[in-house]
Amino acid sequence: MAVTIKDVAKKANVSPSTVSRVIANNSRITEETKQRVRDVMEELGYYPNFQARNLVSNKTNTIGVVMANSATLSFQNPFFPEVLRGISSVAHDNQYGLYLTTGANEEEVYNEVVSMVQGRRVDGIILLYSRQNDATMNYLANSSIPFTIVGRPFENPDQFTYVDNNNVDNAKEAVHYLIELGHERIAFVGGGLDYIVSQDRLKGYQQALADAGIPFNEQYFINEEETASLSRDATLNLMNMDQPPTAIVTHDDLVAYEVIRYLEELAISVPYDLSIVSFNNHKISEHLRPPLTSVDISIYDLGYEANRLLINKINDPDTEEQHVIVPSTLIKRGSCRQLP
Amino acid sequence: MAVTIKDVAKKANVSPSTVSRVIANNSRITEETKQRVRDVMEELGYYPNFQARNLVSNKTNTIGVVMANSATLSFQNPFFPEVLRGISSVAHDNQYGLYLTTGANEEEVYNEVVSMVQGRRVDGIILLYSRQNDATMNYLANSSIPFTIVGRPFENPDQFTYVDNNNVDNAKEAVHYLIELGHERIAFVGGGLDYIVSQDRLKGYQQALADAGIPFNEQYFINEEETASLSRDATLNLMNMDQPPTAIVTHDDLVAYEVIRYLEELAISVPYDLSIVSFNNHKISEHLRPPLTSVDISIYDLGYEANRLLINKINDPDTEEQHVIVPSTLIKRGSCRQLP
DNA sequence: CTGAAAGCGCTTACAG
DNA sequence: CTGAAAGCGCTTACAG
Repeated sequence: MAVTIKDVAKKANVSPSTVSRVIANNSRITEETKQRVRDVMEELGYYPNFQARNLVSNKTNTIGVVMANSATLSFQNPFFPEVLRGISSVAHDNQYGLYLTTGANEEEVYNEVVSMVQGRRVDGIILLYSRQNDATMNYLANSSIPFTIVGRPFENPDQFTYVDNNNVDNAKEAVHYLIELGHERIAFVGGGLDYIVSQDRLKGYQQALADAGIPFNEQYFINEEETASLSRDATLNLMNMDQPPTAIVTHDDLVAYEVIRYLEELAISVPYDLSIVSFNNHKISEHLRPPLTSVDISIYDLGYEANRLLINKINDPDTEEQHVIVPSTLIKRGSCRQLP
Repeated sequence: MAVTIKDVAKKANVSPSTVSRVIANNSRITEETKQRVRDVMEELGYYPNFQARNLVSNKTNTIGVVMANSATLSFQNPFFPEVLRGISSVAHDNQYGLYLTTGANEEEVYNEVVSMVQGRRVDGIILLYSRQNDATMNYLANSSIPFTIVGRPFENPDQFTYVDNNNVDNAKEAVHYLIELGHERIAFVGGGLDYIVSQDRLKGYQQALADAGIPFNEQYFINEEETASLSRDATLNLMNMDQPPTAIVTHDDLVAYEVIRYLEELAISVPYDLSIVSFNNHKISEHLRPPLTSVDISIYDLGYEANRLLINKINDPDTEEQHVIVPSTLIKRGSCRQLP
């Protein structure tokens, strides 16, 4: 059996209560006693049993991290490790552990979240996505567990603590940039419209067009679902139009490079024949051909801030809901061209 | 307060013991009683408290996943999410949760692992790397907790349960392929030599050269540490040699594309002036220019098998140590050229 | 400043 | 087939 508090107590000639207080570094214990107990803990190789401690303190020092689902988006994309790195850093500094959902679809994730909340497995939750009519999020909103969202909630934002980019402005800036370069026929390949981030970017796209007096052409708008193979057909259809676009905005660098590849099959070259602006600025994108013009959304910071806000909330449940907007930057590289 | 087993017991007119047995689906309880208790559980929204259950059963149903460290390798690379996806799938099927280390360096990770093992936070551990003289691994080897390694252990492989590719053969095949294409001056840009995977690939590289009667030229061998900026200097030095290589083997697709980028600065074009074979076959590599010839190491399967073996070991601690070699495939694309 | 006691929410021999 | 009791390893009022 493992060394328990009792073993330490016996050997140090104190009561278990005292050992417990030494662990908690309670100020009412003499430095002398503390030292003696600590020596014994060291000698016996004592480590506190988390299960026991958690049970009585009703605290787990664990953060639950909820991904959309392991089968698709979250895992195919460098977004996930990078946001996790930000979360991880704050967790470690505050002595929290990380517990991940493993569900492969929406329903599995929902069940896991309910069970980890009700079963007191975690002290708080970070939801790595924001989606419309999401059962998991509705459950969390009605529970009393602290949670933060990476992404703007669909409604009642004042009632949630969340971290987000300004996706409307980001998309607007990207499209403005293309318009400045002389483009008017600008297509938009966005993610699934149940995600708020996709809705926001679509809105920014439309606003930028409106600002420039360019009518919104529905045929230029492609709502990419999570299937990986759609962008090929989408690309081909787009370029086969009577008035094909001269520029495309894509919602992720990986998608952009796929599109570029399909364009190549049509002998359309980026940036000479067509310009591309993307989102997420993956690390490798600066090294690839063409180097991608992409909006850097500070993924690490999204994770970092989400966990910082969450731990604040755990420590002080009465704190009001906070929103942090993480800055974004349009990184201009070689995938866009000024039209003559 | 949350609903406990006592609340359910009272309402269902049974003892807490009975409720506990219903949860465990103990066969000694009448179907009738079970149904009644279950109805009450549903009605009250009962969920078992994991902390309490874990404490008494000395089981957590949680797997600890240990990364090299969050600051470098593990997180910059698509390897991590993909191996996690494999782990996750098995975890979910077996009702296990996933607990991640958050340490940013070797020492932090070591302390976390000791604390999560001694503190009974996990039932078993997956070590996502294999390194020479690794304190964490030595600790695990001397503890009694079940663990599996992704990667071949440095010594006494029979005493460990692990999953690996045949990295010696993989490298040999990659180099053979280049030799077949007529290359003789073949450079090797490998990862840090404390990692067993790097050692194995170096060995395969050397064997392939030896098989073909090509002497090993130490200047063609670059041992890339984890700093991201090395490959630039490495590339430049390599190409400034009197006899620059005509082909390069790199240990990861991302590194390959960085190298390609630096070659471009020297007006050296792949595959026309220089051929490249890489490892890991990232999803996007088939779409990029040049499409990369790369060894697919079945990352998902590495994670899947590692967790499968681990859970076997947890369920049956006396099972003997097992080794699974996951198949690899050299995917030939456009980054290599036959020499005249 | 320290200890004895109660209790966190479960499980599991032991009785009956 | 079901219950009363003990106990998992801690923490924390309550005494002294």
